[in-house]
Amino acid sequence: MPRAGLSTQAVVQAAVEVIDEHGVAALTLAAVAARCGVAAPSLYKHVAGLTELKTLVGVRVLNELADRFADAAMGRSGADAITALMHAYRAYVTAHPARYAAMPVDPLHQPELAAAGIRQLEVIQAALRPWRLDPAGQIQTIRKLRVIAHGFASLESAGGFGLPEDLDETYQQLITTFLDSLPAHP
Amino acid sequence: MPRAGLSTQAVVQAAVEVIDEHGVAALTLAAVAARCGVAAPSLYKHVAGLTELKTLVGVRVLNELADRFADAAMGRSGADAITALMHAYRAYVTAHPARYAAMPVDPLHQPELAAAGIRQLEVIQAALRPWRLDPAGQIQTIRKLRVIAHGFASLESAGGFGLPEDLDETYQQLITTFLDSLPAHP
DNA sequence: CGTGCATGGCTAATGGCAGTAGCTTTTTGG
DNA sequence: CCAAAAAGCTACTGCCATTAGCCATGCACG
Repeated sequence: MPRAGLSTQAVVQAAVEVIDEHGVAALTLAAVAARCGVAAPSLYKHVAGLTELKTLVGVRVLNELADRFADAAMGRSGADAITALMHAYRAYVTAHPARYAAMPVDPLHQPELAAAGIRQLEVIQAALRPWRLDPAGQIQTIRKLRVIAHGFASLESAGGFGLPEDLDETYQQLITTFLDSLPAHP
Repeated sequence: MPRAGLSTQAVVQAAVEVIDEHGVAALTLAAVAARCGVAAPSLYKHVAGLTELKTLVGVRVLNELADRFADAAMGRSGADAITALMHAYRAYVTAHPARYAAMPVDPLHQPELAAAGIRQLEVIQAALRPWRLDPAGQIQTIRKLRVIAHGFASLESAGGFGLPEDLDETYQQLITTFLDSLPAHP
């Protein structure tokens, strides 16, 4: 019996593939084990259980999105940067709709996820810097941005819009509305 | 062995209670049966299986929300009606956070849910009537309203906002921003 | 009043899944 | 070369959904 040469990250990778192919509800240790060519109990050598695996997938997804954010914001500022962030958000979700459903919405409440959540936050904060918002205003603004990006993304990825028609236009209008709601900046 | 006197609606009611108390992930035929004081297989006399039960719960939740919408919109019009709808949406979700997670986001794609989904839609359409939007504009507008209401509600009900502080203010700003994005109306 | 039959409940059994225990083989480090 | 950690495995338990088939209930009608 040769060794499969697994690792925690390899198991997480297999889990993400299962989610991409069959949806987040199909994430099961049995399915991951099958994909890894291993018996289910063997996974416990790399992962504490299904709960931990889900957390690790959450971390992975949060970080992937943070990477996209960082890419999108790079070399831009002001409204341009915000627009790029919003489009990066949507692009990630449309590229991996099922994966998005595995992203925890409350990362700051779980220590294992907090770091990845904060990475996203920092990119957004940086993009908002030109507006010189006071701390309370910054919180409000980030919340509103999240509401719009997450609201649109979760509806789109779940097929919540009746017709796919003109969705680009809808999203663009939302971004514009959000930007218009910000105070003028230098 | 006396009869429990169940019915499909009684089973759905028990399912909703299980969700309210233990979250949507705890919705299991075993839990519903226990709450009904019945063995699990007996539920199949009233419900085709777990999948159908979930659908029926979805219908129930969609209709409850549509009722709240109708109440809120009654006797109001224009921006006042929209504001009332948005607050009714949030009030329902904060009153029953777990139940909201059981509400399907794509009701129009499943025949069993479509009627309940359309009820909601019609109330929103009526509230938007004063703006005399063309059909395309109406679709865009309803989408944006949904994005904001659902985005906020799903984040709030899932604990997605770091601090509960000033959430009323955040939501009010979103409503105002949305209303400002509409063309002036008579 | 009885009786028959649809209804609503039950127990038993199957198959899928997570998770645990304990064994065997591989790999690695000294 | 050998010992021990690491990475597999099989066997087992317990929970859940679902199916099959049995039995009591209670209503509808003679």
